[in-house]
Amino acid sequence: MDIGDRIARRQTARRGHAVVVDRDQLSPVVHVPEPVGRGPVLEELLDAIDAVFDGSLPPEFAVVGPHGAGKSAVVTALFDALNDRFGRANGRIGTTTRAGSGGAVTWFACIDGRRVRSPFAFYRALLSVVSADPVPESGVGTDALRERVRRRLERPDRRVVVAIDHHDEPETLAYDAARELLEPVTENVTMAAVGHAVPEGFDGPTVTVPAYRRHELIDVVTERASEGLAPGSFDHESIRDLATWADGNAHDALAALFGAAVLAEEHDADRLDDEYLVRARADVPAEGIHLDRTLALPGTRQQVLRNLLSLESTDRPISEVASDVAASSSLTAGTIKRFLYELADRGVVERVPLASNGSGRRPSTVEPQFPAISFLALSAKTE
DNA sequence: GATCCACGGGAATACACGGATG
DNA sequence: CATCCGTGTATTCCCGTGGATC
Repeated sequence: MDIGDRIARRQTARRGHAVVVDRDQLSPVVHVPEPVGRGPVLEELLDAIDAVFDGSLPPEFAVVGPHGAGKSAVVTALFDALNDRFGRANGRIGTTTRAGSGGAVTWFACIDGRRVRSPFAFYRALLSVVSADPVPESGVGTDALRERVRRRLERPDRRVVVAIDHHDEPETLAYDAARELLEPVTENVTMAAVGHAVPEGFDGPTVTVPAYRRHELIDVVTERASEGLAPGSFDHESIRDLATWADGNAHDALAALFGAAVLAEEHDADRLDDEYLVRARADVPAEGIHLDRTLALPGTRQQVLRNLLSLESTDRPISEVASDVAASSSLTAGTIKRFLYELADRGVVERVPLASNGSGRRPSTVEPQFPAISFLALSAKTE
């Protein structure tokens, strides 16, 4: 962010009495380029890819850690920085490399398994990293796309490190599936697995990203709050409480902070009062899923979730809930019912059994398993 | 015209319960 | 008493269709 941006932010903040000056800084789904407090992990990752500095490919490796520990944040930040240095992505001449004097290139692609679920999408994501040309969205066959990637990586001095992020979540691109997709494309490739656990049978080097310790998480949240909120609109005691409550989970802490900011904004408040923090905290389910998983869903599913959240009471059978949602939607009740079952299957909502209503199989209802306030604020924007 | 992918309807299957049957 | 059966409901699964893109 340059000085002009900073000044503009303050100006905006002073015009109304806006609490939020930069939403992206607060958003739990936006990674910052310089992750706070993950120095040791960065060093370990640099060790894992050390061979790159000698101009060769590092061995396959894995990154594991609990929910909200910042795995994705640190890997994407590192890969972005490495790409600037070793990959001439998008035709830009990167800063000179120590090893790459002969024109050798190493690209670093971090594939988001939540958003890349088909072979077509996989090759598309990969191509957008290793090629400057525009990548087609459809209308071209998967075979053609794979061939383009293959030709691009044909030369022995072109290498690529491909990280599969979220490879072990429900409905995401599995690690083995990604390996099979890469096989016909190139041999100059190193894969890396980023997830909660190492893939089945994996025995390579593994970097563990531990949950944030309390003071580290305080730093993370304070940093975000300072960048994203108006000066003097929050107190540090609240931030410390928030970090303690989140118990090392940065996602939960940031989701609550963001939710509180959204509430304060809605009420035209000029401070992040405790009232908002308490409500926002209650809005983050204890064993919930990452907000980004809901935002990676197709538009219609997000629409259904938004409508679902606007219903007064949800402790009714799924079929009734589906009819209500259908009333304010262009989709039919049958389709919405199916969506709700799908979402329950992925853990986005949870099925809760209801009392039997006479004869037949017992009905169940659904409860959201994600931070609703943050979801509504972020999902609406993308439509 | 070819291609991918999301949509949407509905068929097929699973389950819960009460009552009939051996 | 244990098991089977019928009925009504919940849940899962499949596949043709059409929009968007090249």
